Amino acid sequence: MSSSASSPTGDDLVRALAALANPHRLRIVAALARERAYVSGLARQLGISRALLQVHLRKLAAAGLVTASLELSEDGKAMNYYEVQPFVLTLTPEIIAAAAETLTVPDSADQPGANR
Amino acid sequence: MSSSASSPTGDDLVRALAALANPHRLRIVAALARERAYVSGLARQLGISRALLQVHLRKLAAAGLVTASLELSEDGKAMNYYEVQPFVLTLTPEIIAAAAETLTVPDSADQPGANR
DNA sequence: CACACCTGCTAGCTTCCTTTTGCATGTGCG
DNA sequence: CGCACATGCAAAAGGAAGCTAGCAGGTGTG
Repeated sequence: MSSSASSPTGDDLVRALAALANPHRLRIVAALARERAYVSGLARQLGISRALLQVHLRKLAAAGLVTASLELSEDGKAMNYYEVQPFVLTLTPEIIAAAAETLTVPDSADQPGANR
Repeated sequence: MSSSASSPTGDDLVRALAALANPHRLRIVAALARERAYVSGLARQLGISRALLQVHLRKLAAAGLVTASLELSEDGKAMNYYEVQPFVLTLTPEIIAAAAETLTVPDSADQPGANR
């Protein structure tokens, strides 16, 4: 979930940026921005293998930038349709400064929810 | 050069996103957003080694997010001051779609050391 | 029933990123 | 002159990311 544009948490921000910082994933988002598509078709359209596309889609989905929905085509085939989430991410030094304070430290003990 | 918020080239965008998609570099930008700093002092402030900081600073500088300026302190020491560039990066599926079209393809005739 | 299309997963290789360690240089001060 | 502070770069190691190849399963049509 979450679609806060102005003040994402540091970890979320890193995840979203890492997800977008890749030519293939940029093209994937671009393709899905025009229209939703299913995995195999999208792979053909982009000229990459299904396995590779799936890895990238998973990363984009983990960042909440795209979502999947399993559907049945008219001829009974199971199709997994992906579509972009209408995110709006604005990046400035100030916004980054705010997000950086919520960054999880690479410490040994890491408790989501057990902090200030 | 660059710093256009609405329509960066695909390669520039990937470079900027990759530069920001890292907890350390996020903290570096955050620190520099408050005030400019020189390498050694910033390393102490962030609690990381100078060598590591320099690598990260170089990546940020390569993306055009920070700039360096060599100066002399009053006691004659050479200090390399870094400061953030006031960038404003807005990311939406549409903007990404536009940027994706300007992406450099991993075209042929370009594989240094690629042998199989 | 074989073929074409859809889905997913894993093993293994390669390449890049991150980080540490160490060296080399220059300046001011007691 | 040696210590403290500043700068830089390069080699090496560990880990994460990217990609391919291959396997397994499902449904509908000729």
